[in-house]
Amino acid sequence: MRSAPLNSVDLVLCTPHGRQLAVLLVRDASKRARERWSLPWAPLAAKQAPEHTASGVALKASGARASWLEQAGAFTDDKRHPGGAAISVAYVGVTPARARELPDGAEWFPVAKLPLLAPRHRAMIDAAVAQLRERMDRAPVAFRLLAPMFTLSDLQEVYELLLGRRLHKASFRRALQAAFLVAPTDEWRSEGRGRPAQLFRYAPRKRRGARGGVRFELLGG
Amino acid sequence: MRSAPLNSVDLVLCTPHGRQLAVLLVRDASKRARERWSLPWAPLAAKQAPEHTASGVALKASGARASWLEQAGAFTDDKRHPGGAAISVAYVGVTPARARELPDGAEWFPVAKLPLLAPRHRAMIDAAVAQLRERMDRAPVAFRLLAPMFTLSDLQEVYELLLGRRLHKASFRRALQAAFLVAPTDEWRSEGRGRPAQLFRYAPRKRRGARGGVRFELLGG
DNA sequence: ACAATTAGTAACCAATTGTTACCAATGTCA
DNA sequence: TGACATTGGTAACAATTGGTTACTAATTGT
Repeated sequence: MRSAPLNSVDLVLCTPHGRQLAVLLVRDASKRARERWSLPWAPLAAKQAPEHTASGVALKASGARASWLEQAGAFTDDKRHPGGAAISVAYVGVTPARARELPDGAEWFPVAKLPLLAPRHRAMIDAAVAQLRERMDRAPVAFRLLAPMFTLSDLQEVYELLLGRRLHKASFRRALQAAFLVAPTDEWRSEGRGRPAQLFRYAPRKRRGARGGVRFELLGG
Repeated sequence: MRSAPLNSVDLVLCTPHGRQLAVLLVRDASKRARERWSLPWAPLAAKQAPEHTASGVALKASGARASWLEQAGAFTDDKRHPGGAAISVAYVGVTPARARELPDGAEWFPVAKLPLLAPRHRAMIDAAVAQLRERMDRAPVAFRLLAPMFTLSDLQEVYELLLGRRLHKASFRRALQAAFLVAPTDEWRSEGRGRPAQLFRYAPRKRRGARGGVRFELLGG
């Protein structure tokens, strides 16, 4: 019987943490001094769809279902995996910020302040965060980072966090209005100071088929 | 000695073919009646970066280097691989349309008229084409589908092919001008009828840092 | 009551994009 | 040779979108 699995499914689970994006890491008891943290992972089961495995890893490591999950690629190069896997299939997931406690040994780390990790896990996190940023205008990533009910300021904060730059309130809301993505609810939330904010939910409606010309967003290279 | 490799690298190589995108398939001699075509692939070598393997597959199957190559994900589900691989890492590549002959047993197929393929290969092609469309505004995919020198009408045709819709000539060129992505050359090409067109080359210059607000391009779901 | 703070919107102006229309250079065909 | 069909290329105007300023609203703290 082998002790090291051949292939693995590794998960980069993200959540908003203050004004930063945070990643879930688990304490890795089997490791020596240096690398005490790692991404949650599981051996790849041949008989199970890898998304299903990733989904299970998310549940076990964070205590809740991931609200969005997508493959982020295969990592097979020389960078070694903590469990000795040959091929590691990485998944990106998101989950709303919660007050609830995490399972033992798991902790959120802001992406800017990660501890020392196995090189393969570093590469996965970089790829996962990049993929989140690219996917946000195709998939409802931003909405899945929030609870089902949210204020427009919450939503704007998530967009700013993912885009890495500030947005103008009026422009943001005008664009959101035009996109028919959210619906107001009857509820309001008071954060202490300031006027209470109305709560919205994600409720995408119609859609005028992909308008606009080309955007040459390409940098050099 | 095992006859079937455990893991594979599979390549979806694309090129413009008339007004359609075409994919390179190779005749699979080892197969029985039904599935006579497959994507070019190779076993995954543990000691070699998988991109390198993919690059070699492109060279062997098409007779030329791929001008752009990127991983398109890992495919591991129940859909079986022609070579019996457990995990298949798919790569998308592009190459300019050429008059030159293909190596024996290889052929371009328009994506709309594919022959019967292994389910895993169908899934890879779908993912690869989708990825091409998504990447084109981040990576110079469109330019790599063209020869080093091209007319602006050629370029527009590639954009239309990838976007799946017609673009306005004047708007397209104005946007292109503003993006500083191409430089004119001294050469001109005459296609027979009509005024000769000036040839351009891809020469990305400066870049004003990511302007603009948010675009909620999100559909339903 | 009033300052401070956060939510939300109107309205103006600048920039971008869609469109129409035109001129230029070539091959075709009477 | 001289329309004219065909493709390349651009100017200029109209419509739309996006950035910004500035305002009003509703709440807490002093």
